[in-house]
Amino acid sequence: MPRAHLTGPVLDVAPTLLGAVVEHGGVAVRLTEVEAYDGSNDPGSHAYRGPTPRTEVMFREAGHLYVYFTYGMHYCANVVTGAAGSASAVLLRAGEVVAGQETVGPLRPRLRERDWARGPARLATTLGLAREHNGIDLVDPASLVRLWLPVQAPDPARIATSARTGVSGPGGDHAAYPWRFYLEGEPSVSPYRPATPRRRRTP
DNA sequence: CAGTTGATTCGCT
DNA sequence: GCGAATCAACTGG
Repeated sequence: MPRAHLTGPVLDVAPTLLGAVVEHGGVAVRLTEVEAYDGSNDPGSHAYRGPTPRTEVMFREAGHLYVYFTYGMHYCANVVTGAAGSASAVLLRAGEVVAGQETVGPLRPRLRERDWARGPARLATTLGLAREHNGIDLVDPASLVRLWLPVQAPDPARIATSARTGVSGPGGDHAAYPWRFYLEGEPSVSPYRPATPRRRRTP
């Protein structure tokens, strides 16, 4: 995918990633659900409060992979978009495995195939993405992880939007913008869940 | 420096 | 439907 394709406003770029394919280690996932994060203006974004060692990658030019670790056990993957310094990114929320099924299947004995990349942490695990892939340039042909334009662009009428999933606070489901994009009718799209603040452990 | 929480998933009820 | 798992980043004192 050309870098220029990823360099516009994140709300414009995000829906164009639907149908795009991410590949690593012979496993490929066709994206069916993404979520936009607009670094500088977006309270829901990790980059909202400026660059830190963790979010430094988000401030690079479009086309870099931002992988973060959360809940003590999961990785989630984003594609950096926009101009360098804008810190916009698109969270890869779900997709359909289109290559490497023989690799993924044995690692996912309890899941149906449509669930292999259903949810951001599952998607990252299925693609074998972790800490060491943070900062990879998806546009560089020499990179281990690559991003391709859709083989066939999805029907625009099938692109649906909603509030973001699982984001709490002012960037959450009462945010003004529908920042989640998905392909209507795809079985791999993750079920929508509003943000649920966890209760503290009882002492 | 200690306390809290999270762009989640899984297993059990 | 609900709670546990599990730790790095961020927050505030």
